[in-house]
Amino acid sequence: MKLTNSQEEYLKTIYILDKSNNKVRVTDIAQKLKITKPSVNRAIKNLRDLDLIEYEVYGDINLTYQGEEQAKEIIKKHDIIKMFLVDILGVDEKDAEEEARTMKHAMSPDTTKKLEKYISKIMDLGDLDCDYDENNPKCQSCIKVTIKNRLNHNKEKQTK
Amino acid sequence: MKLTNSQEEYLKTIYILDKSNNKVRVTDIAQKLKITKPSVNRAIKNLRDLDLIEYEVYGDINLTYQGEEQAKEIIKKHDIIKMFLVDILGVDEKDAEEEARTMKHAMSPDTTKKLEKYISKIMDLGDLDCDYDENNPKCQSCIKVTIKNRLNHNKEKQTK
DNA sequence: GTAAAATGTTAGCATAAACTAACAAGGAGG
DNA sequence: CCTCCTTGTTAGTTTATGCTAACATTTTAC
Repeated sequence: MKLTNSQEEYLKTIYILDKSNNKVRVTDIAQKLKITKPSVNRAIKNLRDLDLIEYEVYGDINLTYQGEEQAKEIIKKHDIIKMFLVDILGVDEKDAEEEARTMKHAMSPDTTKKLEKYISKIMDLGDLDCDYDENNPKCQSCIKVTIKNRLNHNKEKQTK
Repeated sequence: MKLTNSQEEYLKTIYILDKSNNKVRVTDIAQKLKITKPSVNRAIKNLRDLDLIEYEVYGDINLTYQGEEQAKEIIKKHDIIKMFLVDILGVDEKDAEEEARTMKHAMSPDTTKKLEKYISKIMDLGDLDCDYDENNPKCQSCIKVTIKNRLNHNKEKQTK
């Protein structure tokens, strides 16, 4: 059963709050997501009906097993996309955070896995030690050099 | 002014119908988007209010200048994302089409441009002619080889 | 232990975008 | 030229998700 983007955001937020603080409150969720408490109130009832959280009126909010599993999936997906945007495309951290938030909902688990594998290959610069010469015109156009330059460029921007 | 994902889909569809057939009708849009005519009816009034199409009751539907410009932007963005999914990640054509549809709405023009540039570098395999040896273990882990293998792999899948 | 502050809830409104049912307008064939 | 089929429209419902206003409960502080 596919969650909406909004539901994913709630679940993600509840998980994060749960792991950082000890209790998850309506107010905390509202602050984090920058929405009002009544909106959160309705959303958590909704998630409870889906057996993703346990909760009763004026009571504590806790993720169920499935809720936690889903939350972890969602967060992982988000992080993979954000990493691609920031570390490979060089998108600004803040923008990437926001874009990943919506993009993750559009991306299937299968595509996410493919992206993850792709990133891990591209990012694994430690393995990039074949005999190339940066001054050789042929190597200038090699993907390896291209990527290395891009990553350096991104680093420069980040330290600025 | 930022359009919703739904509005973008309407605009895209109208543009495509306009360029293929001669007339754009409510029924055609409905069929293409697999929604009902009343839904289309409301949507086109909405787009008219935004000055993206020209239209009057029982009349023809035509894109305004701005509408056409926006439609082109939307389609370009969609195609860039789809290309990344299909040609670089190896996602199935049909899945990519669907995922790109939603992802495009989440992606800023800036990020899209970055992705476009990235793709054009990665895809430009003609430039990949530095002196590497596929049997050399060092080169096995080179990004260039990785990508070449991936692209071959995708081609194989497509011809199957 | 109670009053005030913080927190949570309910009820009802708004918007976006889909839907069905029912009706209106236009065009094509006899 | 009128009937019937296609096409378009209107009205009203549904779902998702935000909001405000008002109220209830819980916690905190004295």
